[in-house]
Amino acid sequence: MQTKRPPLSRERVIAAAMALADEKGAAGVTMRALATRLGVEAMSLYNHVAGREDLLDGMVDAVFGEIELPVSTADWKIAMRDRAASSRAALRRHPWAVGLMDSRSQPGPAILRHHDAVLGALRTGGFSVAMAAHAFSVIDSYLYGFVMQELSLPFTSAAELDEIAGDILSDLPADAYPHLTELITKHALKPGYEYADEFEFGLSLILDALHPDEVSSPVTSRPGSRGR
Amino acid sequence: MQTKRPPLSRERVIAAAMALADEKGAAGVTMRALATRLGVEAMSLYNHVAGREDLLDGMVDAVFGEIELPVSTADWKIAMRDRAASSRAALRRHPWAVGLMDSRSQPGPAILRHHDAVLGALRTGGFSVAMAAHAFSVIDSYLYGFVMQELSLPFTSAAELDEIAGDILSDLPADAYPHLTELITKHALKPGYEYADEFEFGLSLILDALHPDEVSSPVTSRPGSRGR
DNA sequence: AGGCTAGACTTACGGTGTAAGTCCGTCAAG
DNA sequence: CTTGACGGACTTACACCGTAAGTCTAGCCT
Repeated sequence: MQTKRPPLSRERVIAAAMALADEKGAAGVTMRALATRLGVEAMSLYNHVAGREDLLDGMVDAVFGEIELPVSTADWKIAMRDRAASSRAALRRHPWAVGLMDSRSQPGPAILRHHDAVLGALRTGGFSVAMAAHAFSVIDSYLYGFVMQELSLPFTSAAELDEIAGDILSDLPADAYPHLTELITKHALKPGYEYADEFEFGLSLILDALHPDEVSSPVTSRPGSRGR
Repeated sequence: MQTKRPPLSRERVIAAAMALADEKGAAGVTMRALATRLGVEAMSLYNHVAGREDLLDGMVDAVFGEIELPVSTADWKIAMRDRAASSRAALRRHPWAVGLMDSRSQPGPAILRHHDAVLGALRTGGFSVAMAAHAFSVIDSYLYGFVMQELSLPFTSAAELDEIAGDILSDLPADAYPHLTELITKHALKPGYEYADEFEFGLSLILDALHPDEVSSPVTSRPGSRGR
């Protein structure tokens, strides 16, 4: 008479795997460790998941499922900004996701739904198909690239930065990388600096450089924003 | 009297690992397979490399070593464009590198040298320290993000795209992702379309939106390009 | 009541990174 | 020339990995 356990399912397996990855990192997600966490033996997982690769696919898709979809009614720029913030938050909540995104070629349903919604928001914002493709590519590339860099930094808080920067600077010869040391001493170590703030700069730069190229925008089109 | 083999060294080990990764992917780089390729036993590698993680660190750094450094004399925009092209080429030559970049927090000497050179090019192009940091962040984020997406696409050539797109479209219900199907049918399947071309659009968009914010640019400063 | 089946289980296999210890060729000092 | 040290390649061994294959049992449908 074991202590009643809820039935296994693909969703429960993936959810547990995500929690495990959040704690131990992607490498910590082994079939045995995951099974133990679920009070089960390793091979039982294979009744709900085709294998480790399929499991990782599911995890990535689930992360995309956490991103709130842009609504097509709002101003496209606000929609893109909200989506970027939501995406970045999700990817930071699950730092292993970025590393898993490459190497996984088959997009899951949440990813497709997400991409579709983004394209929709751009289209109703007045972007042609071609221009929407362009915009989508720049914004997403920037988003993923930024988070990737952000997550691979060896520090999280400004306090940690202080400490680590000191170590780095004392380690390497002071004049070997002059511009790098200049950046660290004269900029990054200034009180109030957070690399995270760079996100806003780049995002605004990109969004402000993008312009709808169709006149048919139905409701909330502000004149004077088109390039032609 | 064995068939003379050149002495092992960290460089030779890393070079062989890169060749192996190019052929079999990052997962194919096992200590035993690498040793076999070098005509040696697995444990011998540990005399030149601290462990697998150290090996991967070295590989990533070596990829950065392949990127040609921007020269500080040229026009900053051209320098950034050349560097972006060179970086993208290197990352496409070694597709495993992007996936290894996150999870590796200690930058190697080639990475530091590269970052320093980029900052230098921006500084002599008339960027303040703060603005150079901004520019560096946007450009690099876009660069890595784009390559990452590019490499995770399930196709390489336009011909493959045709084939795969057909499969995808027939797989999923036609009206489930309307904007996605619109994008594929009305844009991506048009003859001459290559996702790689999107790179140029985004890069130009970003570079054209960046402006030096210091007047002291010594030689090749074209007036009328500043934003203030 | 009987049988089917979904799903958890046990066992086993080849492969992984690497700790620990062995062994030998080279080379410098006496 | 002898000897000693030592760097570096080697063998062995271990714990852990993903998963193929087969077994067992509880619950449901007929």
